[in-house]
Amino acid sequence: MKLTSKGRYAVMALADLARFDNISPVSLRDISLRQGISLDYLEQIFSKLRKKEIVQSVRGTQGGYILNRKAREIKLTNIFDAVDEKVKTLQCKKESKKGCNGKSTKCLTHNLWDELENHINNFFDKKSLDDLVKSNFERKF
Amino acid sequence: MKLTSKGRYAVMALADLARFDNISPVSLRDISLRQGISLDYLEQIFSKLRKKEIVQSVRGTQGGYILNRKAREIKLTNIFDAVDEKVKTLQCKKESKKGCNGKSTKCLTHNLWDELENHINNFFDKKSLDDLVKSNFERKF
DNA sequence: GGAATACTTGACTATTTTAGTCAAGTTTAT
DNA sequence: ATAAACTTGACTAAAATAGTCAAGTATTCC
Repeated sequence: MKLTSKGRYAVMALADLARFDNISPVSLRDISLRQGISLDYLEQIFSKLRKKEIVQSVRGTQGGYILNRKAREIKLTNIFDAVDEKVKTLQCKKESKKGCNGKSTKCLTHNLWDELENHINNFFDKKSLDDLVKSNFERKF
Repeated sequence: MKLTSKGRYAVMALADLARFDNISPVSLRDISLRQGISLDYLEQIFSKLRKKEIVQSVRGTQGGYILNRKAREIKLTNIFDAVDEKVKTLQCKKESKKGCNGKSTKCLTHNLWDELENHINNFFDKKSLDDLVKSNFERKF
């Protein structure tokens, strides 16, 4: 399974962004400073988020990024998808002779990983950016 | 998150083993052939499983491994633990200035990863080796 | 219109992890 | 005694990760 800091950073940055949504664009520089994430790395991440239409960029002075949809409508699944964090738990041995083709000759544990994958995706499908922000509402930044 | 083929192999091998439990020890060579896993790699994995008392070794000719507990009592959590597959989703930035110490100043997404971890562990805690074998009962090997 | 701010893109890389291999044993049944 | 099988530890090629670096382009504000 793949779930690394690129995904975490994306979620952290968007949670940060969501707090200012509808007020003004947030610059990556600000996010970088607040969340302690390298600016260059954030640029990579936001480039992907923009392509998947999760955020919009606002150019020029006082520019930055804003959410392209309501925080409530952005599920964590969408975010992970955008930055190529696949919640693929494990693929069965590729091209194995003994192997698993997913159809007639499933490997012993094939169904298990399928179930797990559903289990995890289910979790991410339910959580929205809004949920994150709300659960941190009382915090100081 | 870490969930790689070492964990998958461990589960596959033990599922294979579980089918012959109480009949006779199963040699790693047989498992290697049936499951298409390198013998040397299996040895590494079983060394860990033995140390965590999930399997017992039987030395000598006709030797091999047997389960140390009933298949029903071996949860997937136990297996992953044994082979060092941590279901640690993500740790928050280590020693960050802005960072998350897990206590007073939790990072924005800290609770999220906690929840996810529980969600996944919950899944693995419920699944036993026996469940796996049973759900594959009709298969030919 | 020019400076400053901020987004945009693409190439590059050190480090770490993964998934093994290789070598040299020890133990035990027959 | 010999072969089967477990046991241990060191080593490594390849891939993935987590970035950095460089060179832009676009826009706003003064």
